[in-house]
Amino acid sequence: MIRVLLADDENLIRSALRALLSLEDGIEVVAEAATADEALAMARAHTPDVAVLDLQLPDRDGIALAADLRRELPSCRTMIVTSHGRPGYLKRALAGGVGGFLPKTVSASVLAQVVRTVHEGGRYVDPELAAEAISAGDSPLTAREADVLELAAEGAPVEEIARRAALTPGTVRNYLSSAASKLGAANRHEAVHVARRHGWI
Amino acid sequence: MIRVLLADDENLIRSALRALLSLEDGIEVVAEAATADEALAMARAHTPDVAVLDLQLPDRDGIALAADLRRELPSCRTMIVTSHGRPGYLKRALAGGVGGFLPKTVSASVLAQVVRTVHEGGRYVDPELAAEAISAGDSPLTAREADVLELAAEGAPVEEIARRAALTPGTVRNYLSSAASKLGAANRHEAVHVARRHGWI
DNA sequence: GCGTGCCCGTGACATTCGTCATGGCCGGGC
DNA sequence: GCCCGGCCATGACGAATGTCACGGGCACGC
Repeated sequence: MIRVLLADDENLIRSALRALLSLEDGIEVVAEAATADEALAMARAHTPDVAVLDLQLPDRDGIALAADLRRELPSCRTMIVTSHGRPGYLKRALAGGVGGFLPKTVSASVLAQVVRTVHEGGRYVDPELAAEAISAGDSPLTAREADVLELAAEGAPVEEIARRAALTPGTVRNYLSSAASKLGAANRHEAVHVARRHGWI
Repeated sequence: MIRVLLADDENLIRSALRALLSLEDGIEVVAEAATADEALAMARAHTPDVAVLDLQLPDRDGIALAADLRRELPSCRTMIVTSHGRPGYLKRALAGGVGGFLPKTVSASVLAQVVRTVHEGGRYVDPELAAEAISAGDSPLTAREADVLELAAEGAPVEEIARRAALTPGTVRNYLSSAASKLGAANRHEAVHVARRHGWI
């Protein structure tokens, strides 16, 4: 019996997934959590074999949670399920030792199959997502450029970004400018969109 | 037996919901669809009693779909389930005759209960969402302001917005300016964020 | 009929933004 | 040791943007 931990902040989805997995032979959902902290606590208490994590949790993202789980419970394998299949996340997840990465568009049978694969130490990545990730490649942005672009995401003026990043307004504009040109965007706001789409910020 | 149509573009969620609802007494999922068009076709073929619709479908949103369904199949009641509980959508949905509006954070039992309530002609709105909607109030934007702001959402320059809206650049700037001031934003990009958060665009 | 609000436009102004050139400081690779 | 690339900054210029004042047309309610 594969013992599964489910972490998703959306109650409905979580219990629906539970219902779905419970129909499968050899799979048992032993714990549920709505937040990353809760998931960690549940994992300690129930020592699941596989943790199925939503990418976006209220307190931190599923990838960070997966890293925590690996540290605390090395025997527990992890997989990420998400609505937003951004390539950047996939890369981060794989680098962090996550065993599976699926969009929520896959069918139920695929989910169950991947739980089994991951449990056996295998890896599975949605082919479509993998293709996107390969074609998207690495972020061309430097760490600082990404920082600044992130702060620009809410439409704040340069002045405020500069304060929040502890930089001069001039420097901020330079970074934004170079980021936008690297991303092929006409201005920073378009750049934000491009970077978001690729999962680079 | 309440005959239910399920529309959600995420395969996993859809079949999970199906599994969940199938566990309930007196509820039967008779059709599933991944797009609005597909949902319409399925509704014609299966004449469900209640349609459970995701807010965001690939071709158009769940509220528009609900309106189509009401026109084509007046006997079929509709309810919306969503991850993004923006107040503006709730208002639009209710105005369009939708019987239920739920965030995906509710529990499974609530979902089933709401399906029953809606089937009997009742209405149900998540209390938290309702509170948000009331406090958020109506959009202060005029139709045109909202249009223009929408076009500005992707970071396009004024020039392009003007072309796409068949307006003069000057007029566009006036609209954006007044929209931003109404929303208490320092610039149009911040205004886009505010309007998005409230569900006004 | 008259005010009011939305629609659309013009023109002018100050501010912000995007771009470029330039320079110094660091750390890593050859 | 030297070059390169990332990091941070300055200054300056033109272009885009935000703001304001003002005008006309149109529909609506009173």
